[in-house]
Amino acid sequence: MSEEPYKSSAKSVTARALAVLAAFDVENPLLTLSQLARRAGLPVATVYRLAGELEDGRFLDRDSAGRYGLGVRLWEMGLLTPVHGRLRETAMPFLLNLQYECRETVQLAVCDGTNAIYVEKLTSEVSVPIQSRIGARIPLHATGVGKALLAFSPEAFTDAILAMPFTQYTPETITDRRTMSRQLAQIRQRGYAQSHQEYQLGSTSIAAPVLVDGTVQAAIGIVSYTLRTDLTRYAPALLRAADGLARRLETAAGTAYPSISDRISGSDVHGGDPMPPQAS
Amino acid sequence: MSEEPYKSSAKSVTARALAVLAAFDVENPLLTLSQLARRAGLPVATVYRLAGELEDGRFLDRDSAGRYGLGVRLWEMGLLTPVHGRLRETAMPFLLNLQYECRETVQLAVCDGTNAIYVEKLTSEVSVPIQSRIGARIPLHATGVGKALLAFSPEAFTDAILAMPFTQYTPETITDRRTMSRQLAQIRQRGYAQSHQEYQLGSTSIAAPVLVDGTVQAAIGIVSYTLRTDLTRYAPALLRAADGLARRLETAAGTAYPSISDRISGSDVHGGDPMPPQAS
DNA sequence: ACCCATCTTTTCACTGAGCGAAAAGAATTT
DNA sequence: AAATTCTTTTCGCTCAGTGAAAAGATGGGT
Repeated sequence: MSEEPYKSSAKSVTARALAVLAAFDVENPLLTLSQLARRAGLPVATVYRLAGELEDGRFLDRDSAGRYGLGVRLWEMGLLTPVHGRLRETAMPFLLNLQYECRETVQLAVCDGTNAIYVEKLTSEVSVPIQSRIGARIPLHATGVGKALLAFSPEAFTDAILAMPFTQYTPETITDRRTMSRQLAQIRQRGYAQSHQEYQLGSTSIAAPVLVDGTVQAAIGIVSYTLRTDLTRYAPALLRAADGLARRLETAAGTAYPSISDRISGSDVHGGDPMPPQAS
Repeated sequence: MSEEPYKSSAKSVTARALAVLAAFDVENPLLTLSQLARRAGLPVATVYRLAGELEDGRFLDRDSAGRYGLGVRLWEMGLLTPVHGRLRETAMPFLLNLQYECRETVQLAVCDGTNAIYVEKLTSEVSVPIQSRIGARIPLHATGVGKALLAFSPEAFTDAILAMPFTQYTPETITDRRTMSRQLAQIRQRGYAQSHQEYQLGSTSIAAPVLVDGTVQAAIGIVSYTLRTDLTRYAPALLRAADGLARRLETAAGTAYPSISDRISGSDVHGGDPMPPQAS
């Protein structure tokens, strides 16, 4: 059918191999050889060979029908990544506790490039519609966790973000940088951020930064439906969780991991980044 | 012709690139270029180039010190993997609920090759020592989830596993295949498996299979310290969770993912990863 | 049953992409 | 300042990787 993503002008062998892996996304977790080839923008024979090798290393797995899917190995490696291996792992107990206390959706996010990424999201209700997947990139200016991250980022970074245009997601989205600037100051003062239907109509959130040695490493947030409860009553619990995590991370800092965002360069606001830019 | 001992230059470019990624593990999540080269068994210059490309695609990230670590991209891809994207995602609410009910450690595992893999593990207590990481490979014969998976696997598979020698982890580990065979029958009858200090002294577990259309897709388990409580009292809740998940998976089967284990071929008993059975 | 379309797998001769020794450049340590 | 260990760049040779094409599967429509 209509399959035609972006064309990866893969030139090196490695780039080609990576392009094959990059051909998968949320909507297409399983692909046949030819689909794969098409999406990767490479000749079938080439993909056949590459995919074969990737499969050997379990970077790709095939189902009974012969379709390809990203392999277990990839998943296992994801677990070794700083975001998971250090952050999520240590954060989990705190998140669970928090979720236990307030029984609302609890989330953990970090900053990467000019976006925030959901690292974890706990929703107990069996029936809630998938709001934002784990791994999803969300704007820094329109969500609780986003603003919490932004407010406590180094000034240079905050300024850089403020200098960019703010996409408007709902009528409530803050698009004026002066307003935003004022809000950030308020957030810094209060210690936590709030967001009311600024990203998605009908949902409110409250979020606090995880400050490790003075720098924001992540943000913890609680999300709920606008009318349900006043989330501010969870502020103490939220701050306790965030601080608890922060102290934990400080302790285990010996095994320091790289901080994800250092470069504003990489991914652009929102959406999927196929492959970051590259000079020659 | 005599060849140089361990000079494995019979590798394809792709294999080399993958070797670079594979150089990381739990103990070494961060490596300098030279360490990386050494661990991958490749010349520095080569790794330099490959790592450069991998970094461009964010398959590798570097920290401020220039050390390499597995990149965010890898993590994001792991999320698209069947184990996570389909299983973990749908299972999470059930696991959370279960954990909420019993306040014990709850885990989700699948079968891969001749091992089980922990896909998720929920521990609320902030201070528990790391027992088994998510992603860890554990034996099928010595744990609750393992036995639950084994008991409900196709006969051919069970037989194949029973034909292999059982590593003894504790004095309680079942090593005799007749005993095991009998237990498996019992498990099938009762609907859930139990394990008492068979893998790790001091901990008991109870586990139930997640049967989707008659085949085991996963197992949910509850683990606790031996003396704390009688876990069987959680059996109803456990079975409810397992069945609930199973039904959920059946519903969403439209977007069928490949079942992970099909081949016993792949990883050998206990896989290549060094795995401390008893944390020291 | 047939044909036609689309899929996967294998082959093979050509060639430029990737290799890695080596040297230059940084950054530490002695 | 010399020694050591790390990172980055260069460059000519060669063989690994390429992709068109053909052969082999598979499937589904009539």
